[in-house]
Amino acid sequence: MKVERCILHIDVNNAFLSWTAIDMLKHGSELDIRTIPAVIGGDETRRAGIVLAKSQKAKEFGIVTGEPLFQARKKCPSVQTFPSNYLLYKSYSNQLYQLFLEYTDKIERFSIDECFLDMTNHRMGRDIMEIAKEINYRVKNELGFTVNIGIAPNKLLAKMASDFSKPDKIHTLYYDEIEKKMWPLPIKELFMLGRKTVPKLYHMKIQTIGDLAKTDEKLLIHKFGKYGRMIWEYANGIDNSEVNEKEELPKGVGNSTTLPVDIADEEKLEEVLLALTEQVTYRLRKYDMLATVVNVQLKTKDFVSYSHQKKLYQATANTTEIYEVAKELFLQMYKKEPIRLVGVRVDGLVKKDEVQLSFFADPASKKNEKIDQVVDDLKKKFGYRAVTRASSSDLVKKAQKNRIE
DNA sequence: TCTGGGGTCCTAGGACCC
DNA sequence: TCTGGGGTCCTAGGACCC
Repeated sequence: MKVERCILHIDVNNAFLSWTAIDMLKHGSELDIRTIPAVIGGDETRRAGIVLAKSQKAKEFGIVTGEPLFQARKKCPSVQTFPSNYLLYKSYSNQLYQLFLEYTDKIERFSIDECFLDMTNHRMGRDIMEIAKEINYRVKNELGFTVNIGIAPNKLLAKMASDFSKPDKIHTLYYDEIEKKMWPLPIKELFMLGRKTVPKLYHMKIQTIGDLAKTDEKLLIHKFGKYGRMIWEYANGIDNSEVNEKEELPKGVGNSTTLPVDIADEEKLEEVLLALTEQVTYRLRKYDMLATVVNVQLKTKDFVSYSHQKKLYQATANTTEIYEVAKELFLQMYKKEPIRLVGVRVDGLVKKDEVQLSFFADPASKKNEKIDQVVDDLKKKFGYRAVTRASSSDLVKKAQKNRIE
């Protein structure tokens, strides 16, 4: 007989805002920004001014994640904005993970502020609700912020449960609760149903998760393929995926940046491309990995995106080699129009020591590798920005702040 | 003052081979 | 000489997530 699994999904409430708030308090601030209308936002001077996280008070004014800051200010003129701090968030995320390790080693880090815990064989005879309450209490007291916890027999249901009502809440979603707790919800609440599919389902007279659950599975597969099967299963609470505790290697690494102003100057754009390539390859080398695919993305002033990619003959992490390909791709597709965003990413990553080196390796690449290594060492010593070839490109300098790990 | 930046996975079409 | 079907690789784009 199969044992029913016991999964927790734990989600930090207003993570970025909470973490910035307690960091400010720690550094002597009198104000807890969780108690006022406040948001964590991007840099407006760089045209990246959107809401990344909001306080409960800001939410009450109708401010939503992802909207431009000026729009948030229209809703609430007194709203205060604070910059995000990736390194700080990473550190709180790690502290949270360490606390969870006291309960189980079967933990999947789903994002910087979310984890799945498989408690199936780690309950020590205790009631799961009692354990959840203890975790909730300990996070609040030891780390200073609140979490939502969902308890369910699989990951999908646990994730749905943790989302029910916030903040600082624990919800269960067992199979016999699906009909009452999940089916009445509008379809947009279902994990993996986004802004493109929801209108299509409305068109099919499917409005609630329950409607979707009761729709003929075959019809959904016919219309949406594999994805159709998945959303039907999700609506019915079916999810057999395991909590994956292994830290997975990245499959791709990319950096992109919205330019402070639209640029049509080819040379300037190439400068940006080089700066981005340097960041990407630097991160790639830190992983001890090589890339087999290079991808360049452009976004025009009208928000039209397009991209080109190219598979390489030989896997590499070398700045010069990858930049040459990136530049080639850029020149291939650039149509001389004003550009808003430039992105470089590498894909098809392989571990450096698992790669077969070509007999005919270009002797120049050995030399290039040496250069990379010297530059990387300097960066580690004196900070990322101490040494960059694209140093003349102020355009990306600001974007680099706080982002390089 | 319109609308970030980091990812993963899937699909569809063309090239090429047998 | 107008005709096929399967399989793989590559590329472009689009969906979703946080």
